[in-house]
Amino acid sequence: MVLQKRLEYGFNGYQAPAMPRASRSTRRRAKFRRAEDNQKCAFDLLATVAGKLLQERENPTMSSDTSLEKDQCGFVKECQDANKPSKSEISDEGSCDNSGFSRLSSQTNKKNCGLKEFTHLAIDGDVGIASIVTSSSCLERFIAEKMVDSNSHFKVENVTSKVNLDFSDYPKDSDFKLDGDTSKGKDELHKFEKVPIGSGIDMCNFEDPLDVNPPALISLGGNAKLSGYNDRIPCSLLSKSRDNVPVVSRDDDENSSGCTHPINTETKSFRPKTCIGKRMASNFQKVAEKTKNYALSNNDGDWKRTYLSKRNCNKHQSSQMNIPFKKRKLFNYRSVANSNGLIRRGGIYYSPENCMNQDGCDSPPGMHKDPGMSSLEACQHQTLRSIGSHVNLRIKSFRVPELFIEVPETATIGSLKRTVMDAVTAVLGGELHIGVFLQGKQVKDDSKTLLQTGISHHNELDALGFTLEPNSSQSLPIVCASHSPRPKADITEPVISPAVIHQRIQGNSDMLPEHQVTSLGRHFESDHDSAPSPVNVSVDKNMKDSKELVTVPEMDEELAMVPVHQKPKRSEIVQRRIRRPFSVDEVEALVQAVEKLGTGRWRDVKLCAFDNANHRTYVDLKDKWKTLVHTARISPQQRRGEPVPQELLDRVLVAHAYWSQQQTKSQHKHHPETETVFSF
DNA sequence: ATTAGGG
DNA sequence: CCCTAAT
Repeated sequence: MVLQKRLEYGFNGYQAPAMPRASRSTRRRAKFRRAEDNQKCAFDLLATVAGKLLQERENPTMSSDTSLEKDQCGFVKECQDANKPSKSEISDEGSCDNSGFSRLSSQTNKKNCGLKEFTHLAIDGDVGIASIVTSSSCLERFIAEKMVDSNSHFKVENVTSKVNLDFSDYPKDSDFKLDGDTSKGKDELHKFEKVPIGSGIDMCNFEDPLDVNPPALISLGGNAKLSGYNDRIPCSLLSKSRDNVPVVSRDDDENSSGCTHPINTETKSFRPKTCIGKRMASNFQKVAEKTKNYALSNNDGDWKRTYLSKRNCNKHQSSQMNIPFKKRKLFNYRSVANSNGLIRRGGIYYSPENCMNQDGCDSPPGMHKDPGMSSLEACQHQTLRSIGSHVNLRIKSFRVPELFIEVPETATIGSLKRTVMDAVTAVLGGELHIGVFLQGKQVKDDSKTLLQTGISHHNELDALGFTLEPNSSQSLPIVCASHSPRPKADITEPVISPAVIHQRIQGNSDMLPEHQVTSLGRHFESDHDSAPSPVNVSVDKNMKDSKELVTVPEMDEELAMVPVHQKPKRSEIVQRRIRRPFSVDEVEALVQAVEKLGTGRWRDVKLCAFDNANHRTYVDLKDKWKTLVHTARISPQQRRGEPVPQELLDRVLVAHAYWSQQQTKSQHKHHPETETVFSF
């Protein structure tokens, strides 16, 4: 009984980012590429959003402080005497950022706060863009509530936890990695150092870490200013040079060390803190300690070196997740990004650089807040603002398909890892689409304009949501993978596994990121390259101890929690093969073979056209032909999935008609009469 | 093992 | 794709 018992693991969402990397490495399948693109798209969007989120946090703080004075930049100065933790505390913490910042000025405490915030963001980023988004500011309600076990869960918690985190926790978290911020960070640091003690960096409320605006690490290219990390992301996305020439954010620069790496890297380390709160504090602490060293160096003023060191240190980690951020493009959301960025003022967007120039070093981070916009406003609404006829959207988070895995308690960790890997691959390996929800309803008509759909700048788009959804054509849902002794098992052992993910979340650096990455990439490759689907391969009849893994795409919680089918009456678990839609090329080959051989000779068709396609059985071919005939008979509007060229469908009908006729004739068998010659 | 057809 | 009956 015990043995039979299965464990279910729910993953609210994998960070999409990870997947892209794998696919990238693989690059063999167009499919993957598409998925990657889609994901990038989504990520870009997320990244864009991230900036806003930051701003959002910032705003809240500012708004909350009535007493605060805003300087030109909009930077809020708080009473330095703030009740917050004494700087000593911070310094004691020894977190990297803390130490560095604290030294900058006596006021550093506040700065630290900012960093902390930053850290949070970073953490999220590490996990994935999506996570970042999630963590930032208020999580999507739905997501927040839903997340339980999954990474997402952590994200959500993070947000919450942020609020609750003790001041002490922050320092640790912060340590890490500014490196991700890349070189820019150093610049910023310098600036900070320059900042007068009294400069008003105090913004942070220790009590409410969330509100704090992280300063600078983030600085985008010259932004170094205090504008802090908030700007950072936006900048990268939006930043323009003085000439108004779009400036690629540092992300792009420096080998993408910018946002992408930084976030990633940092994320790992920090993330834990954010998410977990005290409980995880210990975990983070470790990270922090490691980081600490770096921080110290920062204090020395040798930010760069520190940065580099850290970078190296974290390199492994960061490498895991950087994919999505890379190649980030401004895309059409530039305006959005701008709005997100601190840069915008009074409805006018300033490029980071401009901001810097204008504000100078003294501008504290987060100061760039838009005067015209109330902090609350920014925070509260997804729709930040409309500029002109445009709608500015802020996507706080994406809903990611949940993944549920069921494995026997007796399953080995290694098998669990493989199972999860397969499940993840099944879900994310395919194309991802973005779903749009308005008022809780999915908007499916892509042809409608936002206005027609009810999305306009007049609205508060709180009800507007986005989801990441698997390609409809491939129902991932029940991908059951049983892993038995697979040949490649050994090799792929270190795949991205829940454990790994977990570690990531916690910021645990024990695991060698590189290893993970490598494994992941390899894994994907093998999975996708090998003709037989991983799942299929793994289906061994003698794998009693093997686990069954089921991935369920997004489903309602209620449903999701229901144990996925328990089937095996027999000792063997028969798993449904994964769905593998026929490509146009395959259809072409099939049609050609059938034209030549006729229907009813599926074995020959198989040998003729699919001899090397192990995953296509003659039954499959027969079924496909059946569906092809059906498809050819229905209207194009009714067809689903990858469109089959009409030309092929026409041939299908002709061939089908011909061979049906032949069959009929043969039955009559008496005299074949002169059949019409059917030439292909 | 194949084929045919319903699910 | 699966399942099954019939070859």
